[in-house]
Amino acid sequence: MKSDKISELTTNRMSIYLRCLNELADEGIRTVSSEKIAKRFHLNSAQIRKDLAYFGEFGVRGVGYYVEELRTHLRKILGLNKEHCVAIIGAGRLGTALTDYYGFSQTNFSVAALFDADQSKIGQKVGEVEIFDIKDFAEVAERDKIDVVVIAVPAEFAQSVLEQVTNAGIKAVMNFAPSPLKVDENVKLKTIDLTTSLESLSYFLAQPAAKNGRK
Amino acid sequence: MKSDKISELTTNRMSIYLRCLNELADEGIRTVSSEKIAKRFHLNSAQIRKDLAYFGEFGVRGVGYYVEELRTHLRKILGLNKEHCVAIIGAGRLGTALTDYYGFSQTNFSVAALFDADQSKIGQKVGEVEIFDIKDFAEVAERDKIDVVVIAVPAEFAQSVLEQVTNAGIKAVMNFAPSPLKVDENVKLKTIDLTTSLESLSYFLAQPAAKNGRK
DNA sequence: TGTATAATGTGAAAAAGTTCTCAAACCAAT
DNA sequence: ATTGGTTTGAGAACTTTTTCACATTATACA
Ligand SMILES: NC(=O)c1ccc[n+]([C@@H]2O[C@H](COP(=O)([O-])OP(=O)(O)OC[C@H]3O[C@@H](n4cnc5c(N)ncnc54)[C@H](O)[C@@H]3O)[C@@H](O)[C@H]2O)c1
Ligand SMILES: NC(=O)c1ccc[n+]([C@@H]2O[C@H](COP(=O)([O-])OP(=O)(O)OC[C@H]3O[C@@H](n4cnc5c(N)ncnc54)[C@H](O)[C@@H]3O)[C@@H](O)[C@H]2O)c1
Repeated sequence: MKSDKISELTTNRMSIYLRCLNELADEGIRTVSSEKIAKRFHLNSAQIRKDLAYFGEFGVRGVGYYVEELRTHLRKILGLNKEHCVAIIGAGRLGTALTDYYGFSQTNFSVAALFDADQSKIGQKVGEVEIFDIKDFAEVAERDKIDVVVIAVPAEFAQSVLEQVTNAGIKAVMNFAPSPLKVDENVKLKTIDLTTSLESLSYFLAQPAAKNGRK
Repeated sequence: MKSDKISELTTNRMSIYLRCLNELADEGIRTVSSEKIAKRFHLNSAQIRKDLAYFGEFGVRGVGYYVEELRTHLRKILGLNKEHCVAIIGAGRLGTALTDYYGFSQTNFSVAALFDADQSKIGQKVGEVEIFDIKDFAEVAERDKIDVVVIAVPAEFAQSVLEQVTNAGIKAVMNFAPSPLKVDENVKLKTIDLTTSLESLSYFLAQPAAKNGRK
C-alpha cells in the first residue's frame, strides 16, 4: 500500500500498537496475529492491519506478525530510533511535574532544559534539569539539540512562546495552555486541553440518557 | 435540528466555543456571527453553525448570535450550570499538580479529595485537599458528592482503580495512565495519553516531507 | 412598504475514516 | 504434492464528519 498522507488517528494508533507489542515482547511472545492483538487490547483487527499496511507489508499470511520485527518497524516509523531532546517552557506546577516524569522515564524523550520568564527561577534546577531564561531559548536549544517543545505557561503567553520557539527552528510542539494557537503549517502542534476534556465529561453527565447518579 | 446522538468531536468543540464566547464577553462584545468567531479563533463557520444547530436555534438570521445568551445555552448544554466535584486518584507528581491547578481555577470543577494507596501519604493535605485511603473511596465519594474521577496512578493499577470507582457509581473518568482500559458502556472514559501524543510528534519529525532541522 | 444586506440553519455533496469480505499466501500435516 | 486451516493485504461497502451552497429569515434604511 505505502501511502504518503497518513492521518493523525493512524499515527496515534501506531504508538498504541508499539506499546502493545512491547508488552507481548516482555512476555516472550514471538509471533502474533492482528486478531490476537485486537482481542487482548480491545482493538479492531481490520484496523490494525490497515494501519500497518500504510507503511509496508510487515506480516506473513497464515502466521501473523513477528513481534520483534514489527516493533523495530514501528520504532523506525515513529522516529523512535533516535533520541529526542525536549524543552519545557514554564517551570510552574505542570512544567515541573512533566520534567520529573519524562526525566525518570524509559522512553526516547529526555527533558534537556526548562525555560521561564521569572528571574527568580532562572538558574535553579528541577532534578537534574536547569531552568534557563526564555530569552536565551534559541541559543540553548541549538546547543542542546532540542527538537521538541512543551508549552506549560499561562494561556495569555502561549502564542508568543510558540512564536519564539518556532522562530528558533522548532518543528514539534505540545501545548497544555487552554488557548487556540495559530501556527505555521510546517510545524506540528498538538494541544492537550484538560478543560475541554473535563467539559466533555460534564456534557456526558448532563445527558438524561446516561441514567446517572450514585446507587 | 435537535439530534440526540452527538459526537464527542462536537462536544469538544462546544467547550471551545464557550471559551471563545467568554473572551468576547470579556471584551464587551454583544453579538457575533459564526463567521467572526471563525476568523478570530481559526475555526470553520459552517461547522460552528452545524454544531450549535444540533442543540437548538440560537442564532438570529442577519444578526448572528447574542454572546451572553449563547454562553448561557452552552453552559447549560455542557452541564456547567452545576458544580462538579472531582476526586483525583494517585497523590503523586501529576495528581498533586492537577490538584493545585483545579483547586485554584475559576471553573465549575473543584477537587474535593485525593486518594492514594500509600499509607504514609494518607491523612496529609495538598493545599486544602486531604488525601484519603483508596479503600474508603465509595464512602468518601458518596459523602463529598464526587461525580468525576481523575486517574493518576501507575499504569498497572489503572484498571483496578477504574473498576473500584465505577463500582462506587462514578460515571465520568479521565485517565492519565498509559494503559488501555476496559470500561462499561454507561461510563464515559477519556484517556489522555502523553506518550502517544509525543510519539505522534516524533512521527512528524521523522517524515522527510517535513524538511526538518534547525536553520 | 420595499429593497438591499447580512447571516442563520440545513439539505446535499465531498471527504475522511472504519469495517467487511475474500482472494492470495503461508504453514503443517498427511 | 495436496489438503485444510490461518491470516494477511486491500478493494469495496459502509459510516461518520466536514464542507458547500443556498433558501430563508431578519434588520436597516430609503
Ligand atoms: N497545573 C496543571 O495541572 C495544569 C493542567 C492542565 C493545563 N495547565 C495549563 O498549563 C499552563 C501552566 O499551568 P501551571 O499550573 O503549571 O501554571 P504555573 O503558574 O504554576 O506556571 C506557569 C509558569 O510559566 C512561567 N511563565 C510565564 N510567562 C512565561 C513566558 N513568557 N515564558 C516562559 N515562562 C513563562 C511562569 O513564570 C510560571 O513559572 C497553563 O496554561 C495551564 O492552564 C496546567
Ligand atoms: N507525572 C507526569 O507528568 C505524568 C504525565 C503523563 C502521564 N502520567 C501518568 O500518570 C500516572 C501517575 O504519574 P506520576 O508521575 O504522578 O506517578 P507517581 O509515582 O508520582 O504517583 C503515583 C501515585 O499513585 C499512588 N498509587 C499507586 N497505586 C495506587 C492505587 N491502587 N490506588 C491509589 N493510589 C495508588 C502511588 O502511591 C503514588 O502516590 C502514571 O500512570 C503516569 O504514566 C504522568
